[in-house]
Amino acid sequence: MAPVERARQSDLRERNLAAVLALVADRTAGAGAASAPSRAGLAAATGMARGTVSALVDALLVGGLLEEVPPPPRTGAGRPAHGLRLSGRRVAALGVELGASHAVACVRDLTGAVRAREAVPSIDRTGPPAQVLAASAELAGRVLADARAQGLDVVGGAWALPGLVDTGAGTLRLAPNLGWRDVDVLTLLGEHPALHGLPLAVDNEAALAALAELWHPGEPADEAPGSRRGASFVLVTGEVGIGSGVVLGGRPLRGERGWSGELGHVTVDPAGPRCGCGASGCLEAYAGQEALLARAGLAGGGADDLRRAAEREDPAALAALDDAGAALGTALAAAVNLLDVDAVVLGGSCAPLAPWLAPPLQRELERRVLRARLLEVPVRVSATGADAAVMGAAALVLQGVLDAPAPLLSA
Amino acid sequence: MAPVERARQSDLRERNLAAVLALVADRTAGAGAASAPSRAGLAAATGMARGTVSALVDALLVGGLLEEVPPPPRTGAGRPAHGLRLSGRRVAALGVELGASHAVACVRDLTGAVRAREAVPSIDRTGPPAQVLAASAELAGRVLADARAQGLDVVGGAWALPGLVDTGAGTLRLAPNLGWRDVDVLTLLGEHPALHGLPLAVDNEAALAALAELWHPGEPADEAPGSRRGASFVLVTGEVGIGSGVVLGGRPLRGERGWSGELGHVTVDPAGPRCGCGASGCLEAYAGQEALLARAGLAGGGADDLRRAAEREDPAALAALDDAGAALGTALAAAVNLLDVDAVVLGGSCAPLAPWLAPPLQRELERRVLRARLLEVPVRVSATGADAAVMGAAALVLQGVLDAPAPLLSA
DNA sequence: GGCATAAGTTCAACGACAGAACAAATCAGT
DNA sequence: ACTGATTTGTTCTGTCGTTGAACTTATGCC
Repeated sequence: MAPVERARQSDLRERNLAAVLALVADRTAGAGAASAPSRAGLAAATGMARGTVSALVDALLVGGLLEEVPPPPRTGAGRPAHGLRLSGRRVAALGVELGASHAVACVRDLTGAVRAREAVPSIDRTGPPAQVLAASAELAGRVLADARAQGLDVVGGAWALPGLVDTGAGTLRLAPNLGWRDVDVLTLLGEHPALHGLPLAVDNEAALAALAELWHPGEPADEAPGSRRGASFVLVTGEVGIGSGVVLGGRPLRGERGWSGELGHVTVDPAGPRCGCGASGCLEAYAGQEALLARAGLAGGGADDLRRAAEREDPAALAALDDAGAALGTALAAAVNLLDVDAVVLGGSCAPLAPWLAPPLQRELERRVLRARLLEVPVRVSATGADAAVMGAAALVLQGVLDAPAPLLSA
Repeated sequence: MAPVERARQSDLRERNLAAVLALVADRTAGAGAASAPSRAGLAAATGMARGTVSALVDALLVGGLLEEVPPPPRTGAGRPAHGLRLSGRRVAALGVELGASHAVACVRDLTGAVRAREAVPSIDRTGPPAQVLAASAELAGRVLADARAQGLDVVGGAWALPGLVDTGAGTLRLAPNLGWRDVDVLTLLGEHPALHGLPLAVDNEAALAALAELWHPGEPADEAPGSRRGASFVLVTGEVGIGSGVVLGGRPLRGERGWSGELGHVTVDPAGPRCGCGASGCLEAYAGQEALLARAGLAGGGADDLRRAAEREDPAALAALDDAGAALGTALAAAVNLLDVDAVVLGGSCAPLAPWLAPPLQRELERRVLRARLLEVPVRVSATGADAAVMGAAALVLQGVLDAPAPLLSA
């Protein structure tokens, strides 16, 4: 009925290490710096015995995942506690984004800080996929070398790709914007000498952008005290196409194969304009970059042109944005009705256009989301910038470390 | 970043008990009766030591969750194995469905067999919610007495309700078809003497119908060998309104509060007919029972009238069904695009109409689901009948037992 | 009747957490 | 400055649960 895996004794330890690590990560990220938790505080928060926590923390300290910060602010009587926080000294992760025309790679340490980064503004993708992937591997290799020179141990890498990515098999099944189909990305990358021995993963760029949003340090006391634990939202990423990433209960929603979140091809109006996918009235045909610019009379322009046109209150631009916002609202209402997420977040090229997109979007959500009369659906603007997908790719690997730290402790 | 709970040693045992139980359930349900697994087989399948499995099985045997079946078919040399299967002798669960006009209660034993059932064809819901709920509690009390007279230990009960159910708080927040709002169902039921001491839960009827579908014994070698493990589908339940339940990776998708799956209010055409919810062009305005009958020229009739009209090829009925099927397809395409489920299942009053609904539905899915060109989206007809929601309600409790059997073993 | 084979049981060992006793480091008050 | 209260962190013993191997049991085959 349900996939219940057996557990061995070492899984216990693994899980409790992860619980300690998650709690430290949450506390350090949630409030300001000074709130580094102590062993005793962790024991109280988790319910574990103080001795057990001490043992777990020691293992994480020698493994270089945690570090002690001398004395946190003195409070009352009693022996002062040693503060604990994630250590950015050892563990790091590689993220690579391969977009329609650009490529970026970065290495983030366990605290999430970017320690190395390089962008290639315009990647030559006239060659076959293998060649383009090799170019991205070269880029990754340079960033890796930079990080390793800083003493970082890069434990894995993830590639953010546009299109339907089969996360299990590690293949890119369909990428209209790249013109690729059935490319075995993981195998091709694994053969590249610059990435030798590095565990790799691939995922959809929108799903990873959503993960980046979840990892973003911002929003201090924005929500419930638990900060980003249990956050749930749909992040819309409008680049060439429109995608979305769903986070439910603080975890990315993957779907059966990793093909979830295809918001761009949700139908807004079945009798609407033709879409590149073959159907009609898809969201992309209203709010996709190309369609949006064409409707604003700016065909061939860029997102910046549209923003400037809207700023000087150009009527065609305002009308196009209003229509696009309404279309986004209709599609996102479907997503909220189906998924019951807390909020909608505008990311990618939608973020700078939010002042014009959000009002009609919000209006449609209020009308079309059944639960809106009980609980409003807030529309937020993404806190992450243009690098969301790369940041998320690295975060994917880091999340893996936080979830299963044990393998890093024995070595 | 993520809700990682600490684990104690007893959780290890709990989980391994659940693993054994799930494997037995899966084997007994998946193939025919004769494939009852042995202790040794379970050890091999789980990877646990034979001694450990023996200990776990013994605990489940004395707890009455498993039973031995004398000798499974002889195979080769060696000591013959004792077959194991779920026992229907002790543990059972209560399910109650409270629909717009009817109520049903049943008790299922751990094997899923219905051991007691009673339906009230027409419930008087002119009174306040507390009174209607009390009537359902009386109904439940009679079924409970029947089950207890058979020696069953009913370990919990679940109520299937139409509308937005807050599963965490145990309240029905909004039920247009009942005319209820913010009813604290769990508290009201808990006060009723007939249910004294019984742990109760509430959930949305469509979500529970999907669970029933997942639990349904049918489909022998329909899919992958793992039978229903990891199944993923959207089940459409068309009764008065249209709802849906989502199963992803063999588990129901709940959403943040339990309000997921509101397919009925996904927009099919923003310029479409007005819906009772206040918006326009919702799926319910096309394929809801009332709208469907009205379009077929059968206003005031029932689902059977429509089926008969379709059978005699009444043009208005056929046209209405074709439109409804296409609308269902548009809305379900959004669901598949967003969730990446394997299949679509027609249930409730859609099931008998499937011969007419499925073709246009399938057509729209093929057009509008982005992944359809890679992997088709099969449309199936639900194997469960009109009792899907009650069956699912009981299954919810039983699933809880399978997931956490330990509490039943000490007593 | 004896041997091979596989299932099930028993038992010592090990890994991990729990709880209590203990040592360490600070503050408050005299 | 000294003493006691207080809280943190460590150490140690006990318990729980799994592991792996040795052992017993039951059957088929020769």
